[in-house]
Amino acid sequence: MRWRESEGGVIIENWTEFDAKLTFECGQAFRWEGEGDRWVGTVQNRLVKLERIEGKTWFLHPCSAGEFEGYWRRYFDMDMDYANLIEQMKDDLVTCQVIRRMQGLRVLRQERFETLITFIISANNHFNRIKKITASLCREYGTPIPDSGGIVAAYAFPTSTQLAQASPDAIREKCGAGYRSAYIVGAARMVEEGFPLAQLDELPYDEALKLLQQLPGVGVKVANCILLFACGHRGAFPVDTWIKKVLTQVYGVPDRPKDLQRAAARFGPEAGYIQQMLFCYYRMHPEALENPNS
DNA sequence: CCCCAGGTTAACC
DNA sequence: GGTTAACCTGGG
Repeated sequence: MRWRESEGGVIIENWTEFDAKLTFECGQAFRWEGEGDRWVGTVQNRLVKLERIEGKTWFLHPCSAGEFEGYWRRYFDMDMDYANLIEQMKDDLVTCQVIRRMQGLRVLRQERFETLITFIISANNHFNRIKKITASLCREYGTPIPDSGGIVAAYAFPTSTQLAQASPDAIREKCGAGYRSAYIVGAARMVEEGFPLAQLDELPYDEALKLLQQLPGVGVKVANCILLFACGHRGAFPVDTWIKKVLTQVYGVPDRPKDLQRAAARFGPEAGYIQQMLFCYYRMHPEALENPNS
């Protein structure tokens, strides 16, 4: 991968291991829209576009060289060696097959507060409705983003201050977040009162996991999602309904919470990345659950 | 009408 | 300490 500044943006060349659709629609992010070669994301108080120029060359804009080095490089997880995942799992052919088929799926490093709230919303919910609730939450409580010449009105993700001041009933009515509304406000208030979101990256995994579960609406699964998608804990291993199916039906893991969580060990120090690929692959191809060797 | 969706919680044993 | 319903809401 090489990059250079150009006309208000950054051209990324030879970006191997990047598939926009897999990355933006695998269920880790809820604020990217688009298809094929043109995507628009609302990230960090601004609207950015990511467009494929050709092959493995992409144009990210608006974006300065400083912003690329200081933010986007990390956001897109560009320093991760994805090819090494296959090397690590070389003794497990079934897993290697899935990793190969999910080539280009990148684990994004997103904003901590946004990830906290969107994954509280994700509980017992569908991807499309999570997106819908998130969009209305931004529209109702987020700060408008001035979009130079665009037609779509965009909003920044609400800050903890903005959500802490909201009433759960209003969120329920305006955003359709249901019983999660009270969790959203409760978690935002704890962040306002000093919950150390920013320290989660540096804390040992076990401590960070325990700490996060003090927030309302955050259980083991959601806590692992936050650690994996926002805090750089690559071993964080969210166990959801799909991974449960995969582990029990494909890998023969006993259907008990402890056994399912411990199964992370078989996927190495970057188990979270492999979890995300398994999740995405089997959700796209549920029939493969019946024939693990196909 | 019932069931499920990238779960969490409170109440039980 | 593990197990069991209830839970907003929209779609199949």
